[in-house]
Amino acid sequence: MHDYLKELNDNQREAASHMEGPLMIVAGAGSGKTKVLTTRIAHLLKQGVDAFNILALTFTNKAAAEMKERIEKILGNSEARNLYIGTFHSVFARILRAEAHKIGYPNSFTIYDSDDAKSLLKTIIKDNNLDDKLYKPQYIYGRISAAKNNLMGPIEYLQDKSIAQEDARSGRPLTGQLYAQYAARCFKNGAMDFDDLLFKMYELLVKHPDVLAKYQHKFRFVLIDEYQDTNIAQYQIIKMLAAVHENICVVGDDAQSIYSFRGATIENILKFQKDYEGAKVIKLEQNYRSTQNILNVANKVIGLNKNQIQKNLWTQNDTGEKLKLVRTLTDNDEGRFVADAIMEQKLRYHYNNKDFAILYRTNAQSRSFEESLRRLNIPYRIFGGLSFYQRKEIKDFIAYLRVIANPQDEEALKRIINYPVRGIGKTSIERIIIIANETDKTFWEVLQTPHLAGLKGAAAAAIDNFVLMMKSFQALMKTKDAYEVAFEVGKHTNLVKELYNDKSVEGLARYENVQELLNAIKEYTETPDEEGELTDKSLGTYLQNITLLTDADKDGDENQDVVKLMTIHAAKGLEFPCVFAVGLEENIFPSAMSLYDRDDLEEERRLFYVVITRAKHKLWISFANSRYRFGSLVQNEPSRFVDEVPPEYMDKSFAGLAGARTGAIARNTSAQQQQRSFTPKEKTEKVYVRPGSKAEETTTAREAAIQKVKAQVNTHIPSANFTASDPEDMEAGMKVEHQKFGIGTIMKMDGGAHNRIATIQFPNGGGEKKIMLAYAKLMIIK
DNA sequence: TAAACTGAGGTTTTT
DNA sequence: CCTCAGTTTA
Repeated sequence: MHDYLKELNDNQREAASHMEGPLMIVAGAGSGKTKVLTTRIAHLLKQGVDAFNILALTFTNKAAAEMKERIEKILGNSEARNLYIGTFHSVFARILRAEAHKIGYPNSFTIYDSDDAKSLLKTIIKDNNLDDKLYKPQYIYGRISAAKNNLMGPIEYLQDKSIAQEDARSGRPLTGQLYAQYAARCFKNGAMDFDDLLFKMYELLVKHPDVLAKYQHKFRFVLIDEYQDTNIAQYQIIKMLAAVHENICVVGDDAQSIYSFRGATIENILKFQKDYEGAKVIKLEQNYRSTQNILNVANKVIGLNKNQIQKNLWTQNDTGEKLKLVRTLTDNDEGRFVADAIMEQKLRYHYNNKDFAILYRTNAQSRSFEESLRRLNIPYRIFGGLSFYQRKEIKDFIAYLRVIANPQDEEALKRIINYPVRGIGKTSIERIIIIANETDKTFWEVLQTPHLAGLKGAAAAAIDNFVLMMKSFQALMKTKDAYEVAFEVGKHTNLVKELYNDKSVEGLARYENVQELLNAIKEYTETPDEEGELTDKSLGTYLQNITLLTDADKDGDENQDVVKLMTIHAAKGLEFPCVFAVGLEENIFPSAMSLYDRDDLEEERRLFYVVITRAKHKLWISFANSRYRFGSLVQNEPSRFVDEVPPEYMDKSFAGLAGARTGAIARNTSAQQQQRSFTPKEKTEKVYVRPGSKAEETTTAREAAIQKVKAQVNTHIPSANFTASDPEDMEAGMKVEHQKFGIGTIMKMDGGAHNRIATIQFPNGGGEKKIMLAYAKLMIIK
């Protein structure tokens, strides 16, 4: 093995070879931060530190996986698998799982994602007869989340005068009550939300000194990545864990702090030296990533912020090209420009698709780029947005698994108790809820004895059957792994069958997704675990893992040759040869929410700094005069950040006034005509990959096919001479036209004289449909 | 009971 | 513009 320390510059080497004592590394963008961190861990291992005694916390699973991989590469062995390395949330979830009973939770507690949390809040708000227009679940969730991130439980929240005032002033004086009920309900359900993973971890360590001592001694060395993005809860936990050995190493860059909306506070990095007296501070200021032009712009921009640690980021790289400023008329033109530019760059400079990233402020901006890339057959992939696990059919299936692992989970239970329909109706469920509340039992407990809830006959029998089935799954879980349980669930609940029988386009996609889920579970159970402890493949562990997975973490196949689309937040820590920073307009970037507060605005500027420093060679900055928002055209001024780029580093030849013959604008009309006549190409092998669909070719091709069909559904235009025919005349075998579904063939007829139902196969309109002839208008085609 | 219709509301950013 | 929840509808 070569000498890994030789590859570092002086400062990097000093940081990487530091052994005992607190250390803060202030690492500018592109200064080799990850390299230092991984080298340091490798070095510690080389020096004889046991991997089991090292804790490394990151913000994304991806970052954790990458670090692990790089450490293994340096070491040339697989010792890295024993490191405790992962996101704050996943590492704490693991510890909480092991210690759950100490704080009254089942060890297979459920993790609620924000959708789960919000829907629970919604029911609580309704239970309290409050107006959910005022008490918006989203808003309440935000308040609760902020409280937890500041380590404030319901009791403290209710006692806090200034918070009470705030809530009163906003017209929501009962927020604290809702928080208390929400917390109680989560506890009863055996569930923790994302913030609880931090909050409960803190509680665990505070209330159980023995547990604290155990982990303090276990983790002799603690390393924290992206320290500028830690919040109060994370800060306190780290502080406690590192208190004995004080071998704490934090890496961060105040200029890249962009998560204050999640409770992150830049204070943590600023006060590190006060927290740990005699802490060593090393600055990494040489940038290895970007050209001089890009870096100059970045430095100038960030220099406009008031709050910051002084740094002087420099590089030995080439001067490089100037930034290109692009102005277009509309958001669609912006999309077209970018796709064209990518095409041109590929042809002229032999770039690959994967060398390009399109980075935007909000997820909703992706649409125009998707369309334009698709039109040019440029493969792309969107990171973020709706994840696979947020799809309805997946949530349904997972709800079964959740109930099996944790029958206390009332939310999941309510979701599946009558899906697929099994004759447990609304009234029965309401009864059970009332009894559960009265007797202070869980929903599941009441289900055991339906007759005590006043249910009898068919309803009680249906419940008995359901309970029996779920119990058999639970028994299965004791001996079988996650996949085997899931397989049985799919088989016995008719879930899969139901979707299989649904031959509509959407049904087909849903069926595919569930198959995909089963495959994923199988893959999970078959992959050898990397963690040191808790290496079980049980359902409980599986469920906790997937809830913490983000879309960006999946398919970490870096080498997929696709253009990448994501938010700037999601791009942090990544780099790309060519970057398009798009949508540089007031109200978008900076966001409309941040225009009236200095700190918020500075955070937006840091975000601008982040996007600039993602680029290695080339950077485009674009904005549109007007764009569609909620269906109507809105005009935005160019972003103030555009003016902050020094003109000498910027090429404005694409930013001519409207009407100038810049590429994008001149092409405007003809491109629109193309759009109208555009039909998807037949051979869509590996063209574009939508998020969550899993990047498999088959799925992709299928999605393309589905979209094609969908397009036809939406575009079917009724014949000019369309007149509804008399249902009496219709019989099986006839061809008929439907105004929306197009032409189809009647497969069979059912129903009585006045209630005739035709089963019709629409080849282009979404497969088989049952249509009641008394209501639908159909025309017989001769 | 399920499909079809209606209106409202939604866009920061993420574990 | 699009999605979702809630309501209508025969």
